[in-house]
Amino acid sequence: MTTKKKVSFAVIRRLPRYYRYLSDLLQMDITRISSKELSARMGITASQIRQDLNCFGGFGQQGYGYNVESLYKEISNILGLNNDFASIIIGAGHMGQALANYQNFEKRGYRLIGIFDVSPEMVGTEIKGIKIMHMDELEEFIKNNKVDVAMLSVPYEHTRAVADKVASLGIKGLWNFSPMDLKIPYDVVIENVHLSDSLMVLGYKLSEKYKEQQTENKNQKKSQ
Amino acid sequence: MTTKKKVSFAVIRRLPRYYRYLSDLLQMDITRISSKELSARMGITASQIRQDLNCFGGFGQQGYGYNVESLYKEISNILGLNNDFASIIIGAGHMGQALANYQNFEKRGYRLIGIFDVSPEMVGTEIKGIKIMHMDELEEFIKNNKVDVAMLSVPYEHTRAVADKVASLGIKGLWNFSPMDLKIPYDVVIENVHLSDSLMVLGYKLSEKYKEQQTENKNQKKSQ
DNA sequence: GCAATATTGACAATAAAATAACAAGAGTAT
DNA sequence: ATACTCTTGTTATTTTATTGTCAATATTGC
Repeated sequence: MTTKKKVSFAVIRRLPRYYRYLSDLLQMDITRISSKELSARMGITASQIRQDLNCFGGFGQQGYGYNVESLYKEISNILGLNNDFASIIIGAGHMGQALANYQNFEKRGYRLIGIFDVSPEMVGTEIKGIKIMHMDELEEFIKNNKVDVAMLSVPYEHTRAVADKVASLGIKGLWNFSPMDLKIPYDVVIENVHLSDSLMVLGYKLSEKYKEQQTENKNQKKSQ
Repeated sequence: MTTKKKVSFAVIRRLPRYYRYLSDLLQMDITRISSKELSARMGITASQIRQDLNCFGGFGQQGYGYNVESLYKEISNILGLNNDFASIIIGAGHMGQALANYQNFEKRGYRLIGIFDVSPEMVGTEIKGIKIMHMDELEEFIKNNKVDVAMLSVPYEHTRAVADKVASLGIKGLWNFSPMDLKIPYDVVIENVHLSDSLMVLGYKLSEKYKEQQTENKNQKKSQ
């Protein structure tokens, strides 16, 4: 039995970023890259890059660096981009529609197979060739189709109930857009996108910035 | 001169979460809360809560805990939610439209004053009473109106140019939805929402989960 | 009003993450 | 082929973040 130590989540969260940079390098027809050069591009230490990558294997070569294409593929595998997770969107409001129109689901390992909503105007219409079904049909749909992931863009007050329902029906992953922490009595993987939180953090940064500027102005006045 | 030590970013990122939980408590008419009880609700240690809050001041009271309403207001202030950042959305595609229809901008300290796009079909139409302008009008608009924040939901290949442009025109904050790290030669605050990264992390979690299950199945077979 | 209880804020201890250092191996130039 | 350079993977060190502890103090119940 191999005793692989668990990779820290801080490392995982950085992988997509490595992936993006490697993708850019490929676009530029750069075939090899050293941790040193990548560190300069990404603005992190070379040491961290080497240590991060080494959590998953020795992809580099001494005196040479990393082969961009093969490293790109390795990270792609680690992130499960070669998967084909059957996915549904629940909630076809503005955000749900934006998600449905997202171009890169396939590239990220997902396949959209259903969209659900309660609004009579939405139900029956199509987005990208996928007919929007009524929430009443959700249970039967999941029972008849293997669904791995549900993407939740429903109003705040309904999120918990919907999440519980799809989890109880055997869904394995949730991509949650509601500003709440889902706690579910099932073994389900959850990834949150809290836009509101992000906006608040931006607000904090901006407030700090304006405070700084005021301080600077005062100091300037003083020193004059 | 007061020597306030800089608050770590890990702490800042937790503030919106505190804010959410306090909001919920207010809704439930709970007027006081101890770090201990909050820790139970949030699934983090009481020690962390006390230390986090103490970065900004002693809001609690021995033997009593924290007053929910006043703590809520304090965090609201720290996050700058009482601000009124004049904001524009650049890119009125599906994501841009979803953003434009976001209900809580005001509650988070933002005020949407303009939307820009290049598509002839979009330009001239309105979203929530705000007329969509052509990108050609952007520069003049920013010169004539104080604009604090630009929300970028433009295609990948145009993001860098647009970001540089608005930054050069004096915008102070960017809320970026493109899957790239903006590096800008101006003093601009940037907050990224990398949906693609989030989706990849979900993919990782799911892959790990499925691996685990396979391992479990094998072990079950063995032990039979 | 007094003792018992609760709970903070500060600080110490521990754990985790990031960075630095370096031996070993591969590439490169002559 | 040899010497020299580069760059990794790994271990050691430093820094940062989290958790535990406890004196000080407010609240609560009697």
